Amino acid sequence: MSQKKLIVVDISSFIFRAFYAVRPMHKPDGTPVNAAYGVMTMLMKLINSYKPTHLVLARDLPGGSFRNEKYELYKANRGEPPEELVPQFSIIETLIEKMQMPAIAIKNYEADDIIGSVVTQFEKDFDEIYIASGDKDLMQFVNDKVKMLDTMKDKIYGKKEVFEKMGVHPEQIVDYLSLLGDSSDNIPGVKGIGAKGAATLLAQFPTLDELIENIDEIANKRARTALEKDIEGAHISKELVQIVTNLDLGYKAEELKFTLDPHDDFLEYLDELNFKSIRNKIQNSNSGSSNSYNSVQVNYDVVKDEKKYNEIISHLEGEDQVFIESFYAKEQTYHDDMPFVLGISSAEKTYVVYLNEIKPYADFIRDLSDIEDITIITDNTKSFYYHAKKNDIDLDNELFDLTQAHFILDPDKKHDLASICMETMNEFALSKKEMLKESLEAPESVRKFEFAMAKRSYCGLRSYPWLLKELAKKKLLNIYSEVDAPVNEILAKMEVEGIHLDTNFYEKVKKEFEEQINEIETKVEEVAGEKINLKSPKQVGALLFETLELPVIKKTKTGYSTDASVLETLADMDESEIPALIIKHREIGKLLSTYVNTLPELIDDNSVIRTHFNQANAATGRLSSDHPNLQNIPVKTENGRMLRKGFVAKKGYQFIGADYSQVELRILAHLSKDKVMVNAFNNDEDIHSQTASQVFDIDFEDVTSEQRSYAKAINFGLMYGQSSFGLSQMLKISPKEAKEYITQYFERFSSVKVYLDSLKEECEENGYTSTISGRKRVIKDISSTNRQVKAMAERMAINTPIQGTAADIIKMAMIDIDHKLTSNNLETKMILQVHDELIFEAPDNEVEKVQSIIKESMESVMDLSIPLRVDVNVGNNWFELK
DNA sequence: CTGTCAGCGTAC
DNA sequence: GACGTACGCTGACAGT
Repeated sequence: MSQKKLIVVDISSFIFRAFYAVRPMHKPDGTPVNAAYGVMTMLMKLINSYKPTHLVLARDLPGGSFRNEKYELYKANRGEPPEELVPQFSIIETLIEKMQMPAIAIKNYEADDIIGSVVTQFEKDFDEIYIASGDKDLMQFVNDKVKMLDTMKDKIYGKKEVFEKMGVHPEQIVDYLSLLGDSSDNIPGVKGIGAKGAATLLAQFPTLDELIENIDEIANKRARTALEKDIEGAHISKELVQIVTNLDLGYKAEELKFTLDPHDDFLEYLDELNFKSIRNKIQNSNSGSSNSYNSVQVNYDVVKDEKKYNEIISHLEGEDQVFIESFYAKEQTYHDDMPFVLGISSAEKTYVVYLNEIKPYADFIRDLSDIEDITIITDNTKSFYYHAKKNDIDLDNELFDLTQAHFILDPDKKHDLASICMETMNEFALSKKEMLKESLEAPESVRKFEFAMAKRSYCGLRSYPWLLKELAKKKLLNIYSEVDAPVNEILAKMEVEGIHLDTNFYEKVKKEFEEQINEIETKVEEVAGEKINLKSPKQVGALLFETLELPVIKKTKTGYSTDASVLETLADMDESEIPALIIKHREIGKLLSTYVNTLPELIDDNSVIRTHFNQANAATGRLSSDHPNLQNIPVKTENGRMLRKGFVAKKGYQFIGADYSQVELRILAHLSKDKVMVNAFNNDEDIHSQTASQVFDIDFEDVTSEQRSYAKAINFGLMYGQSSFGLSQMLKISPKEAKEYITQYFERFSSVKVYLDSLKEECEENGYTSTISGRKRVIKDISSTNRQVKAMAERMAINTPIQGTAADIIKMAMIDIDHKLTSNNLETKMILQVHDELIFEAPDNEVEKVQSIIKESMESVMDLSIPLRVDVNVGNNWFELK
């Protein structure tokens, strides 16, 4: 049933393109390897993106081809290969052998002839065939089944795309090139006919033969004369362009089957060449998405009664480890939901337990917690802790979180249990989403569901040792056990605690906002003369740029851009009052739909709202928050900030907010050791003013507020790898001016420049970047040959150590504070984390004491060469903090 | 009716 | 193309 997909690679053209595209690289002994590296990258990309089942490489052999006998000038303009490339041919040949890729080369014929023969002879054997080559000539083979791939541009040419690019259909390519010629191969073509002429001619008569036959009727006079004069050129060219399709290839279709086998011999050779990132890619792709997978036979019992349940519990008494999967009817809502079925797997046995027919979930957790010395392995320890804490169960067993461990190993991957099973054991298991699709009414559906449950549990248990070993091997065990695992337990407590919402307040705000929205809509209708939906960018675009004929400032993929910057520009022009009205509508509409209308729907019976904090989502190691997201409650505008008044402290309690001041810039100062920056922080100066005085070369006292805000933008942009173009957009200045500021900045803060560059280099060398505490992020695109992709990877390489270190710092502070609150028997609870800020709810009588504990702890949690500073505020609601 | 994408906007 | 990390809403549209 599986689709058979063949890729035919013109390896000779790959080699040349790779040589010129990849900057020079050398082995320690001086041998150049850039082309070999480029070829490997391109081949890996082909395999990973297109996942062929079969593959074959076509090669030229030295000594030319039969075409040289026909036309001695053929490819005569090709000189000797560059000196730096010559020694790489044998390296590439070795690589191909070690990868066990089928390769064909035939004396006297070119790679194109081999490709033509492969495609023609094997077409019937495959569902899809891709030709990876840059040679236009090969487009003649494109049809419904056969397509061309341009790996450099990542473009696929089917029939339609060929016509769009060349102006002729695939079956006309031979005749087209016969007319046009090809300067790179020294194919003459017809003198006086170019690309346009050739396409025009073939549009009138579809083939060269018909053109010559009807030469007098050719409409385009210039092209006709040219062809009349040089019919010979067309004939010679056609012979050279014609590709041979009946070569004896020496392979059967099935023999081209290919899977990338990362055996040691091959990996060792990659190490010898120092191709670390490619080695990583191979190991990852092989474990991540293999064409074939194991299929273990899992025996399991389905349990629906208490007697059998009790047997399981007593069985577990003698076990060291157990995997528990808790299946909730809905994803993402474990706060007020209970799992109705469990998957339980020990070394001996696997069970699928319909817990809802036996006892409450809390009782199950209690039973488990009574088993001594058993390690509980799950794919979500936080929800486990959540239910334990909510029901006052002392869960002091050791827990292990597969998801978190997997996240720490390579944060940009997917971390659901099904992916983990595939990666660690090469076993296929249904995802939760797929399991939810089973109706559980038909017996077959039930069987599938239960089997999936059993298999996920079985594999989950068995992936634990692998993950543990990997963590240790990559020196990431500390991040897991000292940082993320304890934080998960704290997050569970924060979620149990929640935060009170004043729904009456939101009721009032809702009324006010809705009135404003109505006013704006009425007014726009009056001015525009029609009723439109202001929430639709499409309709807004039509109104502004078609009805009102305002100038188009910016475009999106699909039409006019109507984002805030565009609307502001239009509003400033004073041509119409509509843009300003839309800005206001957007602001209020956003606040209504995302916050005012939504938050009150998410409270429980006691008006408590609980976010879910996720620790295995943001690749830098930051937390994220959803359902609802309490990390993006508005603060910038007055209307928005007001919404924070709705988050209120309980009676007799107050909120304490503690936020790190400039934590990311301080980390940058520490890491770069830049003297100017370090001094500024050590002297507790205003960092943005200090930056401004450096960039604008003026006294600190003379910095204007505008200059300070420019400097602030530079400081922030810096940490994101912002370009001068980006900065100019941000500040509404010319790119030239922006560039001057950046140049001046790096002149004054020279160590920052050196440091940022070193981050890129290091990342390219290792394939990952790290935070101060050793958290890693694999950045696979850092060696990409695609400039944009690489630039993006470099920005990640710059930002991740800074953002990630900040994330580590606040997590460590959370652990320390949690510990101090508990050991001092304090009632104060940590309730929110917003990246550089912690919010607590403290009984009135603890506020004073706890403030200093928090501040002291946050400021001393990591020892940097400059102080960390924390501002603390107290208030009755969130609005009153800062 | 449901799922997905584009565009936009909120936070740090 | 151009600023890193997130989440989530609405409209548009394709598929059921």
